[in-house]
Amino acid sequence: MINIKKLRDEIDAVENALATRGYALDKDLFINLEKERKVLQVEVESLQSERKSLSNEFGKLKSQGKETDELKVNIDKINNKLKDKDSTLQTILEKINIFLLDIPNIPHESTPIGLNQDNNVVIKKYGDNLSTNSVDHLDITSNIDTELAAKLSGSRFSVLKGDIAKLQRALISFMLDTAIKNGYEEYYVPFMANKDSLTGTGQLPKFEEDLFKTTENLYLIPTAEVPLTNIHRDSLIDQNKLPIKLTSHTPCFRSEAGSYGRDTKGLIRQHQFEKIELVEVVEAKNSMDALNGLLNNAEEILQLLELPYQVVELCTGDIGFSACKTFDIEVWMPSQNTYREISSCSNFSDFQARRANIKIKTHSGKDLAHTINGSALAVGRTLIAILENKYDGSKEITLPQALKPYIENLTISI
RNA sequence: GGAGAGUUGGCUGAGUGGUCGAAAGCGCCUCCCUGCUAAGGAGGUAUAUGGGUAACUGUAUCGAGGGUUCGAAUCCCUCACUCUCCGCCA
Repeated sequence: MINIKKLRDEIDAVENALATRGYALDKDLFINLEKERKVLQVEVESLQSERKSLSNEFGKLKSQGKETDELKVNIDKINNKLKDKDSTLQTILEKINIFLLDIPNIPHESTPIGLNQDNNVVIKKYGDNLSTNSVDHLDITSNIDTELAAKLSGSRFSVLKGDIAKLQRALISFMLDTAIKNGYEEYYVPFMANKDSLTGTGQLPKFEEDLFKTTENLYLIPTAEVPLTNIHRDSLIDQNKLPIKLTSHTPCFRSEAGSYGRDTKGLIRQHQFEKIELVEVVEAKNSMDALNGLLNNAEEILQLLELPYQVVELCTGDIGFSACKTFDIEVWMPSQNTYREISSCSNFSDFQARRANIKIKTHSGKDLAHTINGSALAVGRTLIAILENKYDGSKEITLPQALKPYIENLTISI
């Protein structure tokens, strides 16, 4: 949620900043709602004040055994007026709240301006041995079985078997251990989250259709960002406890509504996939440095896995709803002859902290925290990147040395 | 699933209809005292939001929502969550 004060004081600046990400702020709507709100709020509050003092008087008269009928008539009058005005005020406030929840974060000044992904900026390329293998992962191995998954569940699921299943397990352990080595504390968290949590991190109310809803109150998490960030929802964190660095491996569930026909083949886009997530809660002044650090931590995984990648600085039109700044890491995917997103590292500034009420206690007061997070990494995509980049036409693949502690044999059969 | 007890400020915890935004303690801040430390003393210290250039001041908030009442932390209803015991169970 953006700061309503900022919206009141600098609405033109906010409008312009949001326009760079393709969001048309309905300025007139807001200004009119605010105008109404102001008048009504003043009326309601002065009526409440009046009632309060008359009620006190009522109590005094009563205790002295004096006549209260006349006073009660007056109070009733006020109460009637109040009831009317207050319900109108509540309606206005609700409209303002809905309006605010719909507004995306304001892009950071360093985020390149541009309306879509064509304006993203590649800022780094790593690894120059770009494989030209054109065989895709489903053809490389029969141990990724999407047809079987279709029988069990439906489209956009997969079954992993044998060495491939082991490889996934090895990757998960490797990534978690790397995160721990980099100072993140490992968590095991629920894979279902409530509405408050999803509102806190920004998935709700706007993106409900992207989520799987299980019961009245629970949704399958689309990323571990949701539980990890919400660990600190509604809390006041001591400044000296910062930075807070958390990691978790979870499955992630996404409905992929609206992506019909995109990446239908293989492991690229699934309803369920494994991911290791890094989350940090930091002070405002440190959040950009923290984002860079987190990005380095994610890159390190790819380097250790000997995978070529590039880092892309997303432009204003391509960053996510809650983010003010995002770097994507894209891994070389030979069969597609292109780089594909394998991690997304974002700074959310105080956007999530305001929604989730995450504050920092400093010696001079309380400040909203900044939250950042990123994948390190999406496991399924990492797995297929290894397969496709290491494939040499034989029935075996030799895994990078970094995985040695995590799997009994670095040469696996496919 | 059954029975019961709870949910109050940064924390612990008092408060069963008005004088309660809320005792007390802890923590924190400022100052005093002491050669340093420890101990001690005085004062301050919730959040959100409105109005106002400001000084200042209004309102709301005691898990959430509704109700009773002139007036609700306090009484009633619904819901969520926590804890205890019983049952069941990986």
